[in-house]
Amino acid sequence: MKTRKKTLRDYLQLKGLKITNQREIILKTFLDSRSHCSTDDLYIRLRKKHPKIGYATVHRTLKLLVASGIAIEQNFGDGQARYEPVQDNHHHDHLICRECGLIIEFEEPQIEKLQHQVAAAHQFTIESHRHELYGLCSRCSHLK
Amino acid sequence: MKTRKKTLRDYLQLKGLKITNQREIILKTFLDSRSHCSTDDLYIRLRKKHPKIGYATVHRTLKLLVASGIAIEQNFGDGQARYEPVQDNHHHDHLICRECGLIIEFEEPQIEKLQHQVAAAHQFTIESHRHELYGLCSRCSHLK
DNA sequence: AATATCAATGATAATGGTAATCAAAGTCGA
DNA sequence: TCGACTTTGATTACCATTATCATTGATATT
Repeated sequence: MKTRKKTLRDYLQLKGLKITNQREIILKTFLDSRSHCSTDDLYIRLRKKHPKIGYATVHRTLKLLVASGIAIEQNFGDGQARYEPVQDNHHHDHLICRECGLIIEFEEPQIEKLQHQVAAAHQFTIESHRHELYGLCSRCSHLK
Repeated sequence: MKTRKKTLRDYLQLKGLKITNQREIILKTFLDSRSHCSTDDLYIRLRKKHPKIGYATVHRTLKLLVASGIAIEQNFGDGQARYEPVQDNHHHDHLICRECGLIIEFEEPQIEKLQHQVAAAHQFTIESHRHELYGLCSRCSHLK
């Protein structure tokens, strides 16, 4: 299986871009971090071992990871983009707790199927979708 | 049936807020506008007949309409909030064309039902949700 | 290995949507 | 009508994101 490091290198080469230490460090740190991290999250984490890497580079590299198909960008309405590694053949959507911020992933093939039926009925070609359920997680709803 | 003007008045009274001309004008103009309008859209529209109303007031009043249950806020990923009147017992989601910006509404009770099953499986209490399908509308996919 | 070319970096400033501030004006109960 | 309190509108502040630009770095060519 092709590593994601290789995927990034191939993408950079294809586009005539350069393989740099920063890009590889950011990729590695991104993959090691918990999912759904924001640019800030990643920047703060990187700063511990690599204080020379600038915020702008982290931001640009995250966009690059999205462009190369390694990551996807999410937005859960708190005003900052979040990124997560793409898992092949493992699409999922999210339950988001408004109280504690907990993010639970879910998969529901039947919903996906119905989505395609809806799109077909409108002669609409789906490129991507987002489906998020907001509310209270089990713990927070008991605390109320 | 209670008009939305009455709904707003009741809400304001309940909260100890004031009924003002601006708020009623903004409500009326909002309801008369095409759906899914942004703060800018509404401000520009208002300026024609009511050039004295400030941007901040439009912004604040839209938030107020959301708080009073008259409108809901949507965000389709273009970096600006959009608002639409709540239609009782008529929840819907959206198909959004990335090319021309067309927004199509859809309803799919089966999806709603499956959502609730997913939430229940995680002991999660749904307060709201968003479900958007992004891609190309019929016209734009033919033009490509 | 040295060089030339072009992209990347990092610090900083610009941008754009949203929200806070505050003096002046308006609302509404007493 | 008066007074307490809210709203308004202009402006500024905020914050995430994006652009700018001089310097540094990567890579192909010699």
